[in-house]
Amino acid sequence: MPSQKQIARELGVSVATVSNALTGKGRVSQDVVDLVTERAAQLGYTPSAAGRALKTGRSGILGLVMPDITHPVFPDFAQGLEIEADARGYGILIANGRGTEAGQDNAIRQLIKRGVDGIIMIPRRGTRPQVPPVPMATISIASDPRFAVAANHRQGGKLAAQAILQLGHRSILLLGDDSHSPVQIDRIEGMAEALEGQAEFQVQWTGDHFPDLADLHATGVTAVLTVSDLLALRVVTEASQSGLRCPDDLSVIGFDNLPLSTAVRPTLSTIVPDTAELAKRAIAYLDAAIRDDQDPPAPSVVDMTLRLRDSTGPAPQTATQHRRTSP
Amino acid sequence: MPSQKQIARELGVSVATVSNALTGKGRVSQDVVDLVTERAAQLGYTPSAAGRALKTGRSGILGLVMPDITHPVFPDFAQGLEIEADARGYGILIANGRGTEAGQDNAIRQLIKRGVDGIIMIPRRGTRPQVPPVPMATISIASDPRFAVAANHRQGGKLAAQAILQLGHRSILLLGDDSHSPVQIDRIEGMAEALEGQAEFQVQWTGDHFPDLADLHATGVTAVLTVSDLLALRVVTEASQSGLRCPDDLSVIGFDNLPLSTAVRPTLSTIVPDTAELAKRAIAYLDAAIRDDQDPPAPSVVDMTLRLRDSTGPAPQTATQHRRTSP
DNA sequence: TTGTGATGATTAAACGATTAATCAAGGATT
DNA sequence: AATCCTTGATTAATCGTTTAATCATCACAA
Repeated sequence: MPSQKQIARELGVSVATVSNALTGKGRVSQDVVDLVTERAAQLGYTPSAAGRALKTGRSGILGLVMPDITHPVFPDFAQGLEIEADARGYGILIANGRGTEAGQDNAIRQLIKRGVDGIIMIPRRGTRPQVPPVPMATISIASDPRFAVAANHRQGGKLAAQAILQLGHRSILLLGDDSHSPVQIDRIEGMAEALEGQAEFQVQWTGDHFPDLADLHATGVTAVLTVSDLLALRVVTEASQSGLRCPDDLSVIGFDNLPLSTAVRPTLSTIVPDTAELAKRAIAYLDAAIRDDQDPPAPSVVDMTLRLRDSTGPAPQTATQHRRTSP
Repeated sequence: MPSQKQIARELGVSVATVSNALTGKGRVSQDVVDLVTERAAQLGYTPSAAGRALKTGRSGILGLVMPDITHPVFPDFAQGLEIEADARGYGILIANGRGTEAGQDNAIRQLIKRGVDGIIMIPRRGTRPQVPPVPMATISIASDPRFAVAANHRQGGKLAAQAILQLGHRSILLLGDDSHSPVQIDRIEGMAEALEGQAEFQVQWTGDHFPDLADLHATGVTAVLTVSDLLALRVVTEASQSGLRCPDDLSVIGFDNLPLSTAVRPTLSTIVPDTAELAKRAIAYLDAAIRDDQDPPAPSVVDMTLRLRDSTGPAPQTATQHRRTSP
């Protein structure tokens, strides 16, 4: 591998001059600058990351800790983070929390060992990750006191509820699959808040058994708001098996805009998190902390948007009547 | 940050002794070893990655280049690779090919700049990625001459076909959505090979329009083998909308065992790639190349397995009769 | 007593880049 | 003509770790 030393030797100048010429820092004549850059290009010179890191104390690498890399929302995240990090000259080293708190702390240690300049952390719920000796940006929920950036899950829930109200639905099922997940709780609470006083609604958490959609429909429920597209997929297909048509008999809204949401028929209406914006702010926050910026960006919350597709429609007249007439 | 120098100073020994004590390489008395390790632990000493990398010429970091990080099969891959890399003491730096050949080459350059010891490459189809100055392990298809590890897509296709034959189906649709994808072509060819002479079948590539399943069913088709779970999801739900029941009227098999395959009803039968094994071999291959191993592992192909779920069932008698009696 | 070996530690150099300090030489100023 | 400033380059030190080479001690054998 070519080094500054080699360029210096071949050109008969000192390494300091080569370094200055390439970084444009010291005082070097234009002639020498040209000579050096030309020779560097010829040799295919690439500055040694290790050498630079050793001297400057910066590796230019950020660590990313996620509780579970196989979760379907994370690819989008990772992509956004990679793009933003790259734009600021950072690379991203991934680590896997392996679903446990111990694994999460171990991931942090590994990243520190590798000399990362900072850590982007998506904490496993209910854990208090150890504080690393480098800046950390936590992507979490707004109620988490340590968050640097958060998606506005409550607002997303509201959005879903408002959309379904606008379509005339007045009896609604709110469906989650993990009653301990703060994210799901926020989403459900947002829905409930918007629905309060506007419609009848009930909350269910699917554990062992899935709610009987036909029963619910018989009692007048015309819409199901779920906390994820996977759950929405389950509802849509389960409904179909029970002979309910979607959206004619049942409207469904999911969360996260997963790839499956456009593959399923009907396509899924969903609440989409602005992962690009989340990534942008997380990286900006972390970069500011690393550079010891005077006024770093404050923790912020990013709103979600509604994407209406084919799984939602106007409330059926029949169902509403049925509800009114049934005991 | 504590360094060997600091430990040495506090203990009144030389840095070389500290280094030797910590790595167990030179000649150091047991007493001193104990002293040094104890003090190192006290101070929370972590060896500087930059210093070590500079001296040894190894960063302990592998680069991962993927054509599109948002593709649903990649989380699984990334997870497997991270686990295997970690087991061998490597970290993984992600790079994004951004879907273009230029982006792919740029990703390689970025990784080189960051000093990776080797690169794991999942090439964008039809591209010839530039050769980096470090070892590279290519995860591709068996017909790709540069592959280090490949999933056996043909065999996977065969598996699907054999399963569907065993269930009595004799008129089958093979469905892809990208006729230029070598992976999809391999899968379809595998299916066709197993079906040849055993059953009637036709291949269709969904472009603008999706095949009319009701029509096909009317002509006797009782099973659809697809090249991906996303496509299978489309088939299952589209069929349901056409009034066909799955698996009673139509059996469906997908590929890749995506998370959605257990969320949809009926759950999807699918061909599952052994991503853990693929990752293991890719890392082993790369590690051997980096360590300049004498007899490195040869390029190898990893078989897939069949996972039968609820989207497949015996061929319907009615449909078969229908086909026999129809003109 | 002298030489030999083993043991345990130190010295010093090296990896590659950066940067403060220094120096030489030429041009401009008084 | 003596001084000062500017320009363009070099020297040397430093970051933290590793490692070959060296050295000092002491034990033991001849």
